[in-house]
Amino acid sequence: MGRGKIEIKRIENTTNRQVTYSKRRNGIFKKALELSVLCDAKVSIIMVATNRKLHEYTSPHTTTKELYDLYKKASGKSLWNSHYERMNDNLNKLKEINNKLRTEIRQRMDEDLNELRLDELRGLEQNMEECLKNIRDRKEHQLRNQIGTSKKKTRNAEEINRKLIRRLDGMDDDSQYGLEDDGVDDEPAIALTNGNSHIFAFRLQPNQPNLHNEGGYGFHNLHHA
Amino acid sequence: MGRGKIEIKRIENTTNRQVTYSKRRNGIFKKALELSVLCDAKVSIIMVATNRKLHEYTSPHTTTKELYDLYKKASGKSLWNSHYERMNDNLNKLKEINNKLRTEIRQRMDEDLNELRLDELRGLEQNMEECLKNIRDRKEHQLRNQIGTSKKKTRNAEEINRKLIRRLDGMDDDSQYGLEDDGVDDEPAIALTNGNSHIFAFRLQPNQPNLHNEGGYGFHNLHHA
DNA sequence: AACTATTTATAAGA
DNA sequence: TTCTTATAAATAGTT
Repeated sequence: MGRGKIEIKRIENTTNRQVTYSKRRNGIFKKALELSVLCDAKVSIIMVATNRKLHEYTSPHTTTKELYDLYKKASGKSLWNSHYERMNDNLNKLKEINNKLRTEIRQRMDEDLNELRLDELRGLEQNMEECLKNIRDRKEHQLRNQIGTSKKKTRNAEEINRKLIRRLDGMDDDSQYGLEDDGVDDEPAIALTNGNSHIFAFRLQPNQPNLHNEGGYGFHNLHHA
Repeated sequence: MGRGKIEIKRIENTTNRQVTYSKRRNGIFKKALELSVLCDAKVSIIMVATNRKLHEYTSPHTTTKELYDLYKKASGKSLWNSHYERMNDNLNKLKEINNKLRTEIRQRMDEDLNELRLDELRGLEQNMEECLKNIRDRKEHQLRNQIGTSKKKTRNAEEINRKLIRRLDGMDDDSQYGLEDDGVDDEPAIALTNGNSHIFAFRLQPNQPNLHNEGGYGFHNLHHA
């Protein structure tokens, strides 16, 4: 329909193709509108030309989403089951799992015990006892560890103390700190590294670059290891 | 285009409307095909007429879903994306909650205790002790209940026993069972209902239709209640 | 579902 | 792009 008949095959001339695309697109959209009005139908059209531009037509009182939802329902999921549907499924599964987990926790903490039978209660009691034992074992283990770490630190501090005192003795006769003893007892050593380490910082760094870290944050680091 | 010009408004005659729908639908689908070939474009059309029947056209080498996905991407955000985003957020939140719940459970059951600090261990221990107490309370409560129910049943059985014996005394002098006493003691009464009830079944049923069930299956029932 | 008079869409040109 | 117009195509009403 035009000045001449054309073969229905790809138009090679780009400009020509684009013009035809534009004209025929409008033609189709117009026909879609007429159809929807004449026949009381809903129509949705999506077009993408090679230039990647997307064009859309939706008949009045309708949305593209609405029609595609209808389509999904009609075409029976299977193919469509991507993204959205899968997500929804996932969501529901997670919700279900969540509820089960919550129930389980509640049974261990609250008074949802009413729902349990005697044998279930017995099993739960036993299980809880085991867990409690685990927790206590672990607590004890940690306590031991802490004591061990403490002792180690003490020894370390004592060692440093001794070295420092030796150095102070050797190079500085004007001993303003009054630390004349060997530093063998525990208490002063701990006080020195924890409480007063900043006083020695500038002196220590060249020789003991890691001391500050080890002394101040050691335990914390161990925690994040 | 036809024998006469028509106004673009709903065709009231149903048959006419359906015929026109069919003709014009084909027309649009044909034009869509031509367009897709001529202009190397992708087209997707969905139509729903009032009769709820759905019709679809998709240009060659394309799927409806593909185009709709493109549309979703292009039309970006606004209507549909918010839904998707919200879903995604929900999904992630649920996953997070799920993981926390799992961790919590694991900490109560397994050996994930390594990750906990001493104070946390202390709190957990205390909490577990409380829970354990709850469970034990509940167990005790259930045991009490069961004992109570048992006693009640026993009393009931005794009562029935007594009545039966009284009736047997009154109407049957040829007492082949040698049950002459009042049936006041517990033991014989229980033995009668539990062990020998089938002997009396045909006699009992008219007056005591539930006795067999109560006597024979009562405890079992309670278990499944 | 076919037919066909007529309307409508559009190819090519400006 | 838009308009023009000759011509192809679609289709309303009819059979």
